[in-house]
Amino acid sequence: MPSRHSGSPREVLALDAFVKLARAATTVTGRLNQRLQQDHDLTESQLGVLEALFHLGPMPQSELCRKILRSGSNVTTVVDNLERAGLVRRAAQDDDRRVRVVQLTTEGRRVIERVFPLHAGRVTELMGTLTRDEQRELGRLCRKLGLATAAADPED
Amino acid sequence: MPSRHSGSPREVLALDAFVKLARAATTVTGRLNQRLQQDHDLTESQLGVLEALFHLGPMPQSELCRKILRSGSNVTTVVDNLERAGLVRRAAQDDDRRVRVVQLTTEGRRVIERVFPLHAGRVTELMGTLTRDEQRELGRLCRKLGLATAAADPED
DNA sequence: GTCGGATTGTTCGATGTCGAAGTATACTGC
DNA sequence: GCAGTATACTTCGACATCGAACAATCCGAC
Repeated sequence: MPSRHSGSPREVLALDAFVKLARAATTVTGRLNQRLQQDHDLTESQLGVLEALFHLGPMPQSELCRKILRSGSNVTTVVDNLERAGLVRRAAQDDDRRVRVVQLTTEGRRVIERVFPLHAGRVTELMGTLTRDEQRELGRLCRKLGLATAAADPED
Repeated sequence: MPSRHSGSPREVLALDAFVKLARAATTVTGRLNQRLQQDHDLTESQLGVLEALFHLGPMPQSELCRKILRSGSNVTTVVDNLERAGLVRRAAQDDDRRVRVVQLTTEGRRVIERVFPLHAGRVTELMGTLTRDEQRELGRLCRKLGLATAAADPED
């Protein structure tokens, strides 16, 4: 027989909220990824990199890591694939030869200029099931939660 | 130079809320996964499967798919790894020979009984940066968003 | 009964993701 | 200037994840 598992009301509430958060994020990003792949042959990570370069200009991979919240080895992989697709280029930085500055190619810029507005439109459409006040409140709660979590255990 | 990109206020609000949602989910699950791996040598997906079996009892992979919101091929992979680790077993179902019923082994039950309370405690701790009312509101907003998104485009 | 379509699961290839280990380069104290 | 440490990136191995293509089985129409 399946197992009983009550837990304190505090735990039940926290688990319930967490599960809903995780599922909402999975569902929404899942649907966005689907369209991204079908319509533009891009993954979410690739879009994230192109978007960062588009809005903030060329930057070293180490900075990309911080912007997209991914590990260094992951950024290497994603940039590899974007480079193979001809959408970005790695350039040397004279004053520090460890650094590889990632920049959009002409083709990359063309792609992100076309895709970003469409993507933003889809996000807006999906989030539109919440009122503006609800979107603001969701943003506030997520920001509070995310910041506190990132700040927790800086020593581990 | 980096590109200008205003967008309507409605778009800005939606994108902002979405980015915060995605980042909060990434940050929280990232920290949980870290502990899960270090302390119990389990991935998030593996925990999800063990948890479902623990709370709901043995079930076919098709049902597991629906519970954890992942593709069929993914469930095959995760169950493969859990089976290799000796935590679950695949059994035949007499009345339908296509089906593989997944069930916990004794060892699997032992593991999830030990890990689940610790995991629940960590979730509660992290979510504790929000008040109870905030957790309830976050849950409500995420549920509303998730359900509407899942319901959108059932035909595609 | 049999055939065609649906459902269940697996396999395959591509990508993402991490952490650990390795390489190259920069920096700091002395 | 040299040694030791820190930083930037790559490589490697493991797992997750998807969709497409495939195999086995079931089921419904006839």
